[in-house]
Amino acid sequence: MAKKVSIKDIAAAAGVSATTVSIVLNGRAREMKISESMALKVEKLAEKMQYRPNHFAKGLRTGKTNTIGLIVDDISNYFFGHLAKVVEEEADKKGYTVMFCSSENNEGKSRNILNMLVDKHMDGYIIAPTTFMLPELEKLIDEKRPTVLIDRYFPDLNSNYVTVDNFNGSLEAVNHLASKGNRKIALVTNDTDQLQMKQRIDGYMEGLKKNGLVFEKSMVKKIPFGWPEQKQVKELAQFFNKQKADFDAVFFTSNNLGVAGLEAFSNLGISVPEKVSVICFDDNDLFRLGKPGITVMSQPIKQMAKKAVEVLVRQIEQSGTEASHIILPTQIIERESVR
Amino acid sequence: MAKKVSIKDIAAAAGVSATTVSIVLNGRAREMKISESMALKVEKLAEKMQYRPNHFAKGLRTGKTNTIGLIVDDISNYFFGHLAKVVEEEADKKGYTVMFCSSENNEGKSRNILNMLVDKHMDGYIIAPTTFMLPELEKLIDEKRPTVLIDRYFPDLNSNYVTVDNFNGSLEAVNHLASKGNRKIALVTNDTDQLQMKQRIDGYMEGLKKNGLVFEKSMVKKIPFGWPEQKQVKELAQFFNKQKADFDAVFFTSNNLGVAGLEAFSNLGISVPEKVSVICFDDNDLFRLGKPGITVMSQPIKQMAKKAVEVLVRQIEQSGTEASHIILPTQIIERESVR
DNA sequence: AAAGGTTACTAAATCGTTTTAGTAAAACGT
DNA sequence: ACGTTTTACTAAAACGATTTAGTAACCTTT
Repeated sequence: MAKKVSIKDIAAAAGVSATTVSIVLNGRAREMKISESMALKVEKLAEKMQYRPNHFAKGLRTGKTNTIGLIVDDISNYFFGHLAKVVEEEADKKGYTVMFCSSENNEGKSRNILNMLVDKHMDGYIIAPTTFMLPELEKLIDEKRPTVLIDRYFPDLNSNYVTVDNFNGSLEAVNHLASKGNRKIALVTNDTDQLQMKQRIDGYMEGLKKNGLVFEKSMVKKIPFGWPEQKQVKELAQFFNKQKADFDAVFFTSNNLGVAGLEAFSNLGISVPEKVSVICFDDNDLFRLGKPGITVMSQPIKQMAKKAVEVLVRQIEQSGTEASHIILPTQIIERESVR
Repeated sequence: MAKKVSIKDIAAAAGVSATTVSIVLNGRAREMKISESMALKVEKLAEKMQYRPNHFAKGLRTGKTNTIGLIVDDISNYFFGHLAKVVEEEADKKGYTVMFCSSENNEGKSRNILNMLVDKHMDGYIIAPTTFMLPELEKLIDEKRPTVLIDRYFPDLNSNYVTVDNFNGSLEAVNHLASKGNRKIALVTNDTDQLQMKQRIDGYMEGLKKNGLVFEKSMVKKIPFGWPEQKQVKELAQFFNKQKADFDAVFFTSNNLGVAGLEAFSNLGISVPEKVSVICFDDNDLFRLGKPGITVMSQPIKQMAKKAVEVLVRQIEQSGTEASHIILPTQIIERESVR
């Protein structure tokens, strides 16, 4: 195995010092008064000898890795998968690679992951935070490491974030349901402290109020995060069964919940939209292409990811900018599930 | 910002040399005859001072990163997203993090990606290779870097790989269609040189033959890789329209193709399974939960990912093992799309 | 009590960069 | 013609770990 060529090898070949080579290869030849001819010679040689800088040595000196860490709940989820894709694309355009981890909404893993990424010296972090992460996150911000939260955030934490307007999105979803004459609107959400879910619930409540509907606790079902899909389906089937005929619409606050809900309806022989109207926060292939198409409050995933990378890279490359709080609008996509 | 504590700081605090600290923290105290009391003292101090080894320094000396690189076509794709999830889970269990890149089946990106990952010194690679990658891949294998190909491979390349039995899977899919009385079976596949697609096509041909059906070129539609979904839908709608009434079943060789095909059917008002029977290689949420449920030849995604990580880690940790060629069986899941 | 072995450590080299602090030689100003 | 700048470079330190090659001090053995 032909061993790797180092800066010293090039220096030797060019008959100069390592310093000169380093300067030239970092594009600082002009600035450092290296003669044009020498710069050219070194560049040619580096090319010819297939020089590739050693990432560790470089990192050890400079602390830079050109890598950003991405933490999401679950990469196989439609929302996060699509988010990750765009994050990677955008990061790539700007010369960064991305390392990803799934937190699985699990306490132990949440806390480890961040430390692991910090140990590996990411230049910056894009994080869909779990509540467990708060202490680590505070440390991160405190140490001024470039960070952007995505999908949700902590109001008390002075960090960058990009989310959607969850409150108004939910409010509009309920408005839509109500405008079609649905009076008994059930809510299926996750049992979590995460802000985005709270905001969606608040939007639902406000929506009821605005439309003169009364809130009933029995119309709300909270499913713990991270349950296997089939367990969710069972739980929901039970809930729907008990509430039989006592609700005419369901608002799901996330796309997995919606998927599980549809499966429950299907199992129970409850047809959408004849028996129940359905609206869901967050889109996916099943909602778009399934029969019937599910009306959704969609999130601008691409834009979120782009913004997140943009904000992050800005912070990495010119540290000391003010925290950006970006809240994007959601958009209703009407299909056939609301009657 | 409290600067990071290094091995030297601990050495100073413990009144010993850096060497001793390094030995202890690498768990070689016994082996290196460090006294029990000293080992304990150092460990306690490291804990108290919150020592975290510097990844660069460690890497510079040892070459290890505890990171594996994962290259897939597109992380937002159902198959690859789920694969990535399990890869990350399994890798995490064994103490590795994963860095992922999407090749986007694009020549330029394919070739860059691998070099970038190599530059960042991944300990190993799990790759769903594009044909463009062959030269880089050859170099990788040549340099004995731990590598596992996944989903597809190159017969002439002596590498580890884990795939499914694409040929027999397709053959069975066609058998299934034929057994239900379908005689005119169209094929929709990708226009690519990738082995797994070739094998699926071969399986289709063999299936026709075994069932006494004749192959007609006009029954095959090849869609170039990487087309945006809507373009695929249009192209397929055109194809189906031209072939109207001249086929009674369609076999899709991948899940995106199937999704696009269903959308095309829906646009054309062709109902499944009344007008056409459909079977698809590879499962997803839409097929499982949509109406009608789509009969699929499913791949054991979880198992593939687990095996890949297992083989890779084995190769990383005890190099010099023989190349593993793992071919897993597919399984038909009958739903409602075949009549 | 001399030779040899074991125990419990350490100094210094090393990995491949970047950066700091130079230094000869050439060019310039007066 | 002498001092000052500028040009075009270089030697050596530093980043933070691991590893090689020691070395005193103590313990055995004969």
